[in-house]
Amino acid sequence: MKLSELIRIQETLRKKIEPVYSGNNVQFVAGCDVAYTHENSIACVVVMKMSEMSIVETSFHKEKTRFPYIPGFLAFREANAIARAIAKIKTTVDVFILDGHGIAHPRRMGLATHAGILVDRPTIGCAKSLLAGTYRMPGKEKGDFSTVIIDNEVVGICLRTKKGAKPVFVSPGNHMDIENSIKIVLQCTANYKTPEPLRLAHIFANRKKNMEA
DNA sequence: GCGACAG
DNA sequence: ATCTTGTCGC
Repeated sequence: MKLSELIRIQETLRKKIEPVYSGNNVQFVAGCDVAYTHENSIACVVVMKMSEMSIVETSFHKEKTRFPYIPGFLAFREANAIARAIAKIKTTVDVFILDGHGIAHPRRMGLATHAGILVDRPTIGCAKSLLAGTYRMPGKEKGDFSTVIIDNEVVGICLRTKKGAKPVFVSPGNHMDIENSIKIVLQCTANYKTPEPLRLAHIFANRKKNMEA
């Protein structure tokens, strides 16, 4: 498939973005991540109870990797596997946190946005580095943040989730807004810079990969 | 043309 | 992301 076609798909999906979180107070949060083998993609979803940060359910989905990693098109590589793993979850999850950007993307279609549209559920993107845009380094205290701007638009934030640790980039996916994104990410982050559900999904996906390998 | 570029 | 052990630093 040509890159120009993928861009057309992103521009079409972009029109479906719902920039508002109309859910209730978050009771269940989930982290989604993918680990790779030479030929397979292993997606993992970890659902946790927000109030106790305890695991309530996990799911996995393995499939052949059909798309390479191309900056700006990560969703075409991971979104399907993640959507399938999410489909196996029985718990009614309030919000899903994904490893990548939401609308902090050239066409506002980062992994979290794309996957959020596929499953039609609230999603937040939490990336370790910037894909596009500009920002100022935030303060060193937990909770300090600065805005990420693309095309003169605030699309997300650079957030310090842990004192002294490298900040993460948070942006709304689908059915989500910046304010709630910040609140939710900070709410499920304690001893590590990465939100607990996402941190565990990363560990579990890799554990699963190393077993069959 | 040059440099940047989530996982 | 993946290939990989110990090691420097708070």
